[in-house]
Amino acid sequence: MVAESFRCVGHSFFVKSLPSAALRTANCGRRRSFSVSCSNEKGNNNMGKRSLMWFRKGLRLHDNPALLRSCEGASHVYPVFVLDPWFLAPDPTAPSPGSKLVGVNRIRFLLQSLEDLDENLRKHGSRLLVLHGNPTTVIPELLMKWQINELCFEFDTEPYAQDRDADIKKLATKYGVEVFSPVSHTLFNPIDTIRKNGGQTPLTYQAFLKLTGKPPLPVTAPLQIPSPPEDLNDVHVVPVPKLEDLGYVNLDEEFSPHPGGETEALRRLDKSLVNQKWVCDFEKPKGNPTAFIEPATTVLSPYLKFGCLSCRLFHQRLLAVYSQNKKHSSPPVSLEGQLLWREFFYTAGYGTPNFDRMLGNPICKQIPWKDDDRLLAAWRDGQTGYPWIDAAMVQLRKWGWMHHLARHAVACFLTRGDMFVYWEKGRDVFDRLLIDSDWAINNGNWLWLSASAFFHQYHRIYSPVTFGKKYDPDGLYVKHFLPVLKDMPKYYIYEPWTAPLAVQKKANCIIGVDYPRPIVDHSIANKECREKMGIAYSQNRSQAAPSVSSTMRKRRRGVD
DNA sequence: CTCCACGTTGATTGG
DNA sequence: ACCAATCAACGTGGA
Ligand SMILES: Cc1cc2nc3c(=O)[nH]c(=O)nc-3n(C[C@H](O)[C@H](O)[C@H](O)COP(=O)(O)OP(=O)(O)OC[C@H]3O[C@@H](n4cnc5c(N)ncnc54)[C@H](O)[C@@H]3O)c2cc1C
Repeated sequence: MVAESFRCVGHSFFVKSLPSAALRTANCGRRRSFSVSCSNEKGNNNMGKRSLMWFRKGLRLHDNPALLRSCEGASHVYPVFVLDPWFLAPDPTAPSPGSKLVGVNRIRFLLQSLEDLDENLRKHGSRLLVLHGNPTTVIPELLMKWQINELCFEFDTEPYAQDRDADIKKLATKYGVEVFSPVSHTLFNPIDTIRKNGGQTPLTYQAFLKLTGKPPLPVTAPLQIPSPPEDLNDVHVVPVPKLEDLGYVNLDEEFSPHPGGETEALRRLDKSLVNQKWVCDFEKPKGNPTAFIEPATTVLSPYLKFGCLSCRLFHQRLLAVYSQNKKHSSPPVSLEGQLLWREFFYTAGYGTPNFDRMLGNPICKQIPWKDDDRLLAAWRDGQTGYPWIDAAMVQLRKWGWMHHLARHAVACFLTRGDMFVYWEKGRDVFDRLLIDSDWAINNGNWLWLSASAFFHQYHRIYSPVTFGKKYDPDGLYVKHFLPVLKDMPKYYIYEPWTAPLAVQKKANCIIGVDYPRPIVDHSIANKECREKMGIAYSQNRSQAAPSVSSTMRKRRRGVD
């Protein structure tokens, strides 16, 4: 069972409409009493409850209502993280280091975040209990072994998490364990937003904006965290592993410069907001995607993804900056607007069936994309022959992060711009390699970029040559991520195949040998793509369920 | 029903 | 360096 509202005892903060994975299932909306007949007796001599704080995302102590609740009146809090080999086991056959599903940069980011979480818990007299296994089996076992009274975890709207959490909630309830699952990963609960809109999922940003009010304030961190007992009843917990412990060795490639963890997240938040003029002038579309020493945006995305940073804290601090300044930019282009884009896609993702697929997705244009593994592999591996595209894809592989507009450029290139390959294939590559990869945001943006939903001006195509060039005419970004081109004169850097052979020789980079020729001719490919999009769109128009009146009209016309 | 303004982030050309 | 006009032109949603 889940509370629908929750007052944070000992604080003046009131967190509205907390949770509820449970709202999707039976008994929606019916307020339920909390009194549960516990099969698990409370601790010795009514000492207080034993609670299990299950960390998944939300890897932080600040603004963590689930953690706060787990501490209230507890004799012992068991802070748990379960490392699932399904996501973490090395896959030597994968195209780049990592598991089948997760690149090594995100695995490293996770481990660093766990290490930091453990350190912060220790500062509060507790520690992180790390286990290996499938959470769906591990968590219920722990509930039994530790005679847990209350299970606390952050509400998560991803389909994978919804299924997992529903299973675990069912078992917990069977064991008489109370479950508390508050909203703290997003500013708003998508369920509330959709309800506010009369049950319709808002599908434009402007419509979404109208539904948002003031988000709840963050809750304070717990002052002290009752430690887990020494005796863990034979449960095997491990220290936070290192990458090598998980089997990742001989990693010599340049890796992500962004370390994980709440401490780093808060530091980066401070750093991002200290220049108030920068914050107030922020206009997303004007950012420079080729800036990589000092990126043009905050790079807070991986911290938001793992919940090392609370979006509510970010939002609160942002509004504090705005309030101290006369003028500031506004959504959609402002920094606040970026946080609201995140909310928008979380809401759309929650309310749309099959959001992560073309088939069966009611908002997704049905387009006959190609299933071309050769093109896909070239794109994934930074071998398209277009340096701007390839450099961005190498940045993705090496750093796990790219500027938003670089994501635009490569996503457009793979799909509607040049290659006409399934957006879902590109989504999978991003999902594996991004350190900020996020189900709702990633899918939402791929739908956008492929002009499958939200955005439909498919004739607006990024040039794989001039788009990068206009930001970085010297090609410093390209030269950094594609060192093979480092001696190519800047005049040819975006189109090295046009360099005379003598120039190629002098630059130690023969096109077709050291660096590939363009895999498609953009001037031809973009026209073909446009044409295919036009045909697909018109077929979607005629296949869209015709309204009764338009059917009548057609009939009448036929009779006439 | 029709009409029309609007949409975070195009490219090119000309001033 | 920056801006505006032009091109070609989509679907959505509110009036
Ligand atoms: C094809 C494609 C795939 C993407 N996949 C992801 C993803 O898996 N995870 C992810 O976090 N972002 C994704 N984005 C959105 C965006 O590119 C990143 O959020 C942003 O570049 C992260 O950098 P930042 O933190 O410096 O952003 P900032 O501009 O500093 O924005 C602050 C925060 O706002 C949120 N935000 C910013 N832009 C968007 C957006 N367009 N949509 C939703 N939320 C946004 C992010 O949480 C971000 O951290 C994707 C974009 C594209 C085009």
